Amino acid sequence: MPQDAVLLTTQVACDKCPIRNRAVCAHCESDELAELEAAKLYRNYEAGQVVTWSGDPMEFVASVVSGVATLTQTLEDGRTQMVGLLLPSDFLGRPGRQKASYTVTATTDLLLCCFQRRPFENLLNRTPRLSTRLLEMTLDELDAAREWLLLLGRKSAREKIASFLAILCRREAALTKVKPNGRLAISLPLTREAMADYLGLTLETVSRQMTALRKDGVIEMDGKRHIIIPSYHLLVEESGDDADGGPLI
Amino acid sequence: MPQDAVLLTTQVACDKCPIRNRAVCAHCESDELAELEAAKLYRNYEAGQVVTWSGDPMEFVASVVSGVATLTQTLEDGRTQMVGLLLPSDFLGRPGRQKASYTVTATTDLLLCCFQRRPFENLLNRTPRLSTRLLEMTLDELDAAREWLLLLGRKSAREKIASFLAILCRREAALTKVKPNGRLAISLPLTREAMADYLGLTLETVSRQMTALRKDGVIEMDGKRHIIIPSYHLLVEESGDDADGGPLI
DNA sequence: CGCTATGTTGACTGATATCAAGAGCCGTGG
DNA sequence: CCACGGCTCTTGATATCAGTCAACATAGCG
Repeated sequence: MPQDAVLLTTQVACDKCPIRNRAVCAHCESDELAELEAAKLYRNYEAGQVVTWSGDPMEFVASVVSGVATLTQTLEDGRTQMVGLLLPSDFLGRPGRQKASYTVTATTDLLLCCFQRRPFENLLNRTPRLSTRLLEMTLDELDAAREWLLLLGRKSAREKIASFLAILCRREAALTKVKPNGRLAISLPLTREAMADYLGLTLETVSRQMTALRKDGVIEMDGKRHIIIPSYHLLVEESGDDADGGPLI
Repeated sequence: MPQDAVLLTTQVACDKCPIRNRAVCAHCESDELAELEAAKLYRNYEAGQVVTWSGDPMEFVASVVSGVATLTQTLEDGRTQMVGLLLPSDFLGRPGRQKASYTVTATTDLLLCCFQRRPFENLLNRTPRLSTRLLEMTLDELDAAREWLLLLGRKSAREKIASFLAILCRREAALTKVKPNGRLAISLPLTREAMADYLGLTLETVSRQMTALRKDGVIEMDGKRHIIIPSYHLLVEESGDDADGGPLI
């Protein structure tokens, strides 16, 4: 049951924002940034809260400041598939569209930097640095979606899990700008069920394959949600991918 | 084995182009169109020809004028998944990227309206009507990719086939601006194997499910590549989708 | 200290893949 | 004109991977 988001009175200034150089505003200059700064509004969601239901009116677009959100689609009999995983700096919403096409859920505590849709669309139309960045981000998302198609269409359950973990490693590397090599640790922002919805599997299969990868020494587990990767290279080999799993940044 | 495309000397003028109001140039005005007109170069590919291999340098971007092209990705052991199906008016290539990320293949005879990448990027930077349209098209492709994720992750083989045929119906409707209702016919631009690559199945399963849908009266076949849909509504019911299969335009 | 979420494991089932054979179609060339 | 070879497609028999159903374990929380 969706509850209203908490509206924070204290907002971080744009020039001190942790996602300043990766979000949709990344290329903006000081005057443009000032305009965004004046229009922005932080919203906080608790883990498990629904941000919007598919089909509901969507009066704002937003950047993920911290936390994780998912986009999901559902068939008439309830089968659900995740179609988007939004991490810090990712953009939420589609300019020009008034209704949400997907159900958006906070899977961890989530902080969004929101803009009223209409004013943002206006700004987008007269700010090339904003629209160019949004195009770039959308093209990146399309590439990610196409990698995801390959995963869903052709990979085994074991390869799916390994690929997913490798993707998380790369996303973390992109954010911290540390190239993954040797031993590294990631925390899973998703339940087994959410992982299953990402990977087109059941939660039982996810659990079994995680156990198998652990027994084979590909991963180590420190609790259910904290994974240690002894060798990133080995993980990528298990993912079935052609090259080295794509660019690390 | 890729052969050089045939370069046509006779090019259709932009204002008589069949994809004029749907392609990336759709919103351009006469002066912008003149600039595109001067820069464009038609290329012709025969059915089966490879347009670019994944990883090869890509010196042009293009609009599909007529025919069908596919984007495919491959795992190290040869499993392949289609990740894009380009129909007339669709855009090929990514501005800002010099190497092709996917293997592009003409599955029918194919006519491309090509632009050298660098000049096109320059034009894109100083022509909002061009960049806005490209953003719009990219967002549409992302939506289509997300619908595809649901198909690959959660649908049965039978539902996948029905969904694919419904998608083709809708694309045809979008192009001819005729709303699909009652009896309608489509021609399959793909072999059974290419359909399998689209749907994450084997060609044998595609064949079996086509036969099953035929025996159940959901489709009729006039040769292998010409399908008659007695009832679009029934087809959508077989696709497993929630609503009516999304907007028809 | 139960209660509910989440996660693991086991036994069994079933949908789709795999392997294999053959049919239909088309272009080529004797 | 017909025979041949190469595709594409269909159909059948069998194997296998992941799903389903069920029981239990663990952890966080009121």
